[in-house]
Amino acid sequence: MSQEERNIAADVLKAMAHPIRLGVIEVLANGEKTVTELYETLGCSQSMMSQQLKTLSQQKLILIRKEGTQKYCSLCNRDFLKLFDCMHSHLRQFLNFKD
Amino acid sequence: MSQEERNIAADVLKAMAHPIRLGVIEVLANGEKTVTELYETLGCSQSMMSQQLKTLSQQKLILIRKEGTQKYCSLCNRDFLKLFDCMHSHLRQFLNFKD
DNA sequence: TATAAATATTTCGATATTCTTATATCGCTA
DNA sequence: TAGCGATATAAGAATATCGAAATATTTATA
Repeated sequence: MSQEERNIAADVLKAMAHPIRLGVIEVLANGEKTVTELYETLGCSQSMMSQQLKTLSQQKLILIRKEGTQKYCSLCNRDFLKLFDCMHSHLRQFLNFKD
Repeated sequence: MSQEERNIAADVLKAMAHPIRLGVIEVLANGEKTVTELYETLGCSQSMMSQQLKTLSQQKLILIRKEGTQKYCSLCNRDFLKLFDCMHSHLRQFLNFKD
């Protein structure tokens, strides 16, 4: 990876590195969701969710399509879901988590 | 993933989300390295490297062993190297990078 | 014990993130 | 066109991160 690529990769990772944003990715693994569904599921304010979704879509982690008065969010890249597997085993192996 | 797990996972990701720290992980993929080797390879100051290594080891991403006056760093969890593959394809697919 | 090499810690100004509150916009339908 | 539901934006205080510079610590060895 070049210097430049590392800068960008760091930005992408930073966009994932937040509890709510991780939650969004996890929820979207099960398919497209509405903004309202997302913030109700994850238990945060509408405004908070809107901001976090912006961060995710700026890094092309999610795609937002408009339909009438609502917006539907989905994952751009299911590849990153592998992260959750790594993370799971990491948590268990290194950070004293039970299964 | 529980709320609590997402908090911790976010911290782990945050620890990776930095150009130098990503560089360290990438370099260590090729095997154990000295702190000096790392900061010379990655072109940053000794002090900067020391701080970044601390961040990485706090999240158990690297392991640091002492030998005489030097310290040797290695990856704790090669699983996370998968991230570079995802990232590579992400950069190419979504962010206009040539190969 | 004095010195040098390797690494760590502290400090601090600059910048960025986080989260809340308030307000704005957009699109539908009565 | 007025009002409502869904979403976005703005503003700001609190907190965290970044990066440079200076200083400290540790260990081996002369």
